[in-house]
Amino acid sequence: MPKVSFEKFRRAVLARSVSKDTDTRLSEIGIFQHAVRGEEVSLSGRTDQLVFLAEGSTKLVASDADDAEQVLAFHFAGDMIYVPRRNRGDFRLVALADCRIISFSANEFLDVAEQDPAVLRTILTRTLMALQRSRNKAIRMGRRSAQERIADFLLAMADRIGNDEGNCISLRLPMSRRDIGNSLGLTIETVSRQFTELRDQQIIATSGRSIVRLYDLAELAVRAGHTPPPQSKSEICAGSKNDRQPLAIAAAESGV
Amino acid sequence: MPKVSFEKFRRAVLARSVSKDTDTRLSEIGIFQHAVRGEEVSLSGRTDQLVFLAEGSTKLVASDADDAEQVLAFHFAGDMIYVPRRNRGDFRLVALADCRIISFSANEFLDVAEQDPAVLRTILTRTLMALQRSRNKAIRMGRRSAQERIADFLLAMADRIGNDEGNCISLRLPMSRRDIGNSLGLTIETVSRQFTELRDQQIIATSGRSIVRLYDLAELAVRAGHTPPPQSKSEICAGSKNDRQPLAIAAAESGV
DNA sequence: CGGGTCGTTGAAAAAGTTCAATATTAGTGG
DNA sequence: CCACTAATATTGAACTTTTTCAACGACCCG
Repeated sequence: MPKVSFEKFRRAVLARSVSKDTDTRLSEIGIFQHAVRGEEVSLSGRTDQLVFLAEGSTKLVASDADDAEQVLAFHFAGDMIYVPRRNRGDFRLVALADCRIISFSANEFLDVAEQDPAVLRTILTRTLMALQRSRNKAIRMGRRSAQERIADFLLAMADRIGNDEGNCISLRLPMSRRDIGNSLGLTIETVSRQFTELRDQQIIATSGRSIVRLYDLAELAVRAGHTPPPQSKSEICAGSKNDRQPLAIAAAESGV
Repeated sequence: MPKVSFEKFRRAVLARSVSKDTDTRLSEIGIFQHAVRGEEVSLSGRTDQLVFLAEGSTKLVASDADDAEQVLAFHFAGDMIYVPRRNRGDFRLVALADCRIISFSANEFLDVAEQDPAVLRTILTRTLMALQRSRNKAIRMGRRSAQERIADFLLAMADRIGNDEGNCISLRLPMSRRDIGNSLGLTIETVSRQFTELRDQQIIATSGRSIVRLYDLAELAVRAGHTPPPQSKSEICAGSKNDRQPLAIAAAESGV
């Protein structure tokens, strides 16, 4: 049994728990798995699942009639992911890179957690963050223009997996242009054209398929439609630059 | 203190709790309020809030730069709504009809609930449902065509506030066309044109601004892009009509 | 180093938005 | 109870954006 995964899970989720019993029981009902890049994570579709992503990255997709799949969320190491059971719709969790995961039946997990309110509360807090993130995605998709959606997407990714390199923030995006399009409700061509446009304007740079460097976060925020209306009140200006920050930290923390 | 509201709250949220103490403490930290149609519900923006909607209906909006507001969710009596504190973005809860609500500081609420895991679990379950609903909204918005979004919206509303009238399902929509547009990322004109089209095809009928009757749910589901690809497997057909049902029930139950 | 996937670019078509005018509704006061 | 008014909804036409279809180019893996 992969101790490494559970150790990460312990630190991320059980931190507040005092009960050794909870620890033991969760390690017993958890199912430890690997998934290789591109492969669907095989989960029981019979019950709602709670999945801890110890390593790697995934996308949660809703497959629809036709061929179109909607990407609901991307996840990274340390996230907890709620995957509804089959009859609530056709949801699939797909590995974007090789993954190590621990999956639980949501009910079994909660039955254990109910004996240990601190754990229950941690899960609730993470779920609220997930809700927050899902709402932010809804905001992103509500934006009419492709430019706004892409800019906001890049900022959201910067919050989650960006590396500060001084003059820029660099990202290694594990998802394809198609995934980005399916996540944002755009076609792959439109995504590509928006990247090109941002690249031509030196706001971003790309290298290879997956590396993106963001050179002008402020300008990206403008493109994303953030930033309050140009200094409606002067005192607001000082704080406005950091408006995303609190959310950024929250977003970097957790999942479900 | 409006006992009626708290009685509803008790039935909806505290049902599983055995502790009289929890009941008392929550009634002490809860703030009972009214809000009249069109008015913003005044909440403390200093901390995350949990709001129980005892009566009426609301929209949660994210106000953006410019004038555009994105509607994140609509809520109805019995829902619990998570409203993030101010610095996580500019979220406002607005009454679509006269409302009675109980608002709590999320942290205070959870501190009490942590003593009573059954309540904590109820909140978590509702939050998971809210997440589910938010994801469904993301799916809805991912659909490219306006027709699909509108059809899916109508089905979602039917699930939540539809009255079965034998040959049709009737809805009294508390929100304006503008709200619908802001929720779906469409303009008011596009919403109107889609309604007109569905009306011309006898799939729906409208009377006044807010009454909508759905005469052909199956056809609406097709327009929404639901329904598995036409009988790929014959055995699927029997069950397919009810695919939405489980979710419908879940959706009608709860909020956050 | 070659082949297949993935990404980029172009031109035409489709869909949605915008702007502007008109119609309907619901609420108000006579 | 009706007429009036303001707000909301509908319709039309020009315009903009995105999608679609098709071809080409680049990247990565074996």
